[in-house]
Amino acid sequence: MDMTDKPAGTDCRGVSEILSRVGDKWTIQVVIALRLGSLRFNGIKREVGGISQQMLTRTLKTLERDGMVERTVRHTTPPQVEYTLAPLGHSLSETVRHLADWAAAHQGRIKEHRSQYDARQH
Amino acid sequence: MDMTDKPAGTDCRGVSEILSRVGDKWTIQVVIALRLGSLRFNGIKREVGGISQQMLTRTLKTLERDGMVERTVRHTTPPQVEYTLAPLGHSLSETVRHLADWAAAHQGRIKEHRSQYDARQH
DNA sequence: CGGAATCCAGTATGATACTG
DNA sequence: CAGTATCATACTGGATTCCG
Repeated sequence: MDMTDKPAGTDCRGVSEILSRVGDKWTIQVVIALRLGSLRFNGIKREVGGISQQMLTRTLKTLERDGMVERTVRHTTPPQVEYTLAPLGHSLSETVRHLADWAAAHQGRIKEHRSQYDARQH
Repeated sequence: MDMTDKPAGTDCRGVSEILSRVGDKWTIQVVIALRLGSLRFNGIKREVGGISQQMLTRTLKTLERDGMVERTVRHTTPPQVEYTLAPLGHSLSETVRHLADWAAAHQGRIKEHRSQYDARQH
């Protein structure tokens, strides 16, 4: 065993894969939409706003596959499909919130830097 | 004033822009490479491994523009350009580390979920 | 050495139409 | 309602070449 400073099974590729998930355009917004309770497909679509049907389908499928979201089908007519944030998804949303707080707190300074940089016409 | 729960200047687009930066393929790896000290262009390239010249150039330029990294040119022959993590960049790296820790801690469970999901041939 | 410029492939995303 | 299928397009990232 030479992995003295990392828990067994830790894989950098897996970690950066999750980071890229966080950075994708819709995943986090969908997770946030589900934080306060279950929603159905078009409910999420309304809540997120701007997302296409296809991207919502894909995003939800990925989230379900990863165990972040649970999908429940009611065989009524018309059918109803309910999406609920699983514990893993809640946990992720809490962690991401810290990052979002950081971003909110520092975006002013970042925009300042950009203005200065652009003013110098690099 | 109706913005009772947000600091002035907070903008969701700015926040998700930063999240997408975190999720991009190279930004975080470059920041991590610089955490322990300054490095020159090809030093970062060696440290990160797998990054192309162009992507490193682009990534560094963006990081510099945002005030995460400082760039110092020494007009020697051949020229030397040193990159240093600015306080803002250090701050970001600390925040991202929490997310990386979460990812490392939960990727086992996520992989499990995926296997189960795929086994059911959805 | 530290880039800039160009070209190109793969993927992410969007719009639209159709289905059970 | 909750998707699937198809096409079009934009953006990301990689390879290569050239420059001060």
